[in-house]
Amino acid sequence: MAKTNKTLRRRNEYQIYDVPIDSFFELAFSIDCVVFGYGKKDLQVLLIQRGAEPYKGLWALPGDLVYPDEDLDTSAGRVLKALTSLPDLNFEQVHTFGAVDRHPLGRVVTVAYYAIVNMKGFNPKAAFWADKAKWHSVKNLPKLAFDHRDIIDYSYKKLKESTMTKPLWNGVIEEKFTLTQLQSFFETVLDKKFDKGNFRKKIDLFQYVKETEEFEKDVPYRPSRLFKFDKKLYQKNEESS
Amino acid sequence: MAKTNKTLRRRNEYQIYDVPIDSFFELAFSIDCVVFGYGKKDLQVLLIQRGAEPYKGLWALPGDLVYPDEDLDTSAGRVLKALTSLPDLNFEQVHTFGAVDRHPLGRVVTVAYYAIVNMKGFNPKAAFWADKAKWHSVKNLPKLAFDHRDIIDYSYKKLKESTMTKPLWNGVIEEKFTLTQLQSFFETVLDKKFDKGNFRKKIDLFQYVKETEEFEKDVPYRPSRLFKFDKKLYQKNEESS
DNA sequence: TTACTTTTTGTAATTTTTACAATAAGTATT
DNA sequence: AATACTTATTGTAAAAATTACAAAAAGTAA
Repeated sequence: MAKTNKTLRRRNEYQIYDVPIDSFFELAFSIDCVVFGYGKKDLQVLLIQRGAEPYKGLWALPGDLVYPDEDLDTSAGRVLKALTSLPDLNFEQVHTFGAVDRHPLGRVVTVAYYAIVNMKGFNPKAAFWADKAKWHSVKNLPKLAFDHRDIIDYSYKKLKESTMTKPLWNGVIEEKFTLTQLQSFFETVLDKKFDKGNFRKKIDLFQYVKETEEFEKDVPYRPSRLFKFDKKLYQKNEESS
Repeated sequence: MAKTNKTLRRRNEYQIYDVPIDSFFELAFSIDCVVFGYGKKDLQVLLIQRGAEPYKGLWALPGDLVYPDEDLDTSAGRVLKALTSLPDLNFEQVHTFGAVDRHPLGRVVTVAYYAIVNMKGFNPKAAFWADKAKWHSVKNLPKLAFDHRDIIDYSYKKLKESTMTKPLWNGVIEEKFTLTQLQSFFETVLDKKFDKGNFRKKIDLFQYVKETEEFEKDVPYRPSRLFKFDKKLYQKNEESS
């Protein structure tokens, strides 16, 4: 990014300052996505190995520059869709990272988003970035490019905070699920065991977890009743709060 | 912002796209500050009346473009200091607003911050923006420029969420305070009354609220013991969590 | 029929929250 | 000095929520 030494006296509503001409435009704007993978093991994070400098060879979060004609959230949705091929992913803005020196090649401010997906839904071979993308356990992350470690830490914290209050599991576990499956989701994300009975009492309070008349099949023990997410009821309760 | 029709084939780690040359730099980057004012009445918000188009005459949040050589948080700190003259204000990032059409003159992405101050510490006459800045009750906001109403709503929600878990009152109420004064802070911010006895029990759990050996003076009733914020203990507990 | 596994419901102890009352300690008034 | 008054401070009992643990139910497998 070229620098100029000419300065311009600028003024806004309440102060005057001197800055290099055009220097406000010497910056780029990106989004970075923390995609958490839910599966049988630890919670995972999807990382991409960088093929170019800076930080060549290190692992990094998938991200992209924001197009000039696209909303911030749209940009995150676009990258997530390209990565996961999942159309209706829920994602949420986490934080914006804007330290001057966070990118060695220039001023790049990045907005972090997170999402959580079921790893089973993935077919890495099908994606063009497959040979470069890999899941890593949140408990054992490699050395990361830029400030991406901070971004993950921040996102993981927010994910945990949201898990108790928002139905993040919707769209991640099966559409019709057993309470044991739901409990596993909570246990994996929060990295913590729950008592079976007490967990059910807590879920009872979530009115948007509705029982169905269906049951598990082909299990070598007593089949569990299946439950589902009541989207309408959830949205109604959200509005009134 | 001038547009060009030339396009450039860009490539990043995992996809290729065509964009107008330089168009990633056709954007500006700002911060906006939601300064909440604590006083005897409702919680207030500091707004500035716009003197120029767009939205001339409407009220807006104080904010500024981010300097190219300044961290995001530094930028917020600079604006807040210019506005409030308070050196060590606590402020927190809330959310980033990046809809394409949020600014009628071009693409401006803004990062929102909030802070809370004691209105008594203010001397509006002393500041150069005094004739344009005014406190407004959060319960009765005027018509606002841009998407600033959304920004305030978002910030107010976050302020409420943080009030129970963080000592936001530190630096806002007196350094040595009575528990009744602390309770008033909570009641004003959360817009909700608390039971005197029960509030004390809750505060008892906040180990960083430490009693002193001092008492109120010149009050026409039983003087209350004064308490203070134990910064060291708070920071120690923060680290271990 | 019995053993086994998991689901589902229940229960009693503990802790936390809530509503409300009693006491304490000062000032102001008679 | 005694009394009224105001707020601070402590206490207490009922209600609600959480926790640890157990029992019963409902299926499969031997």
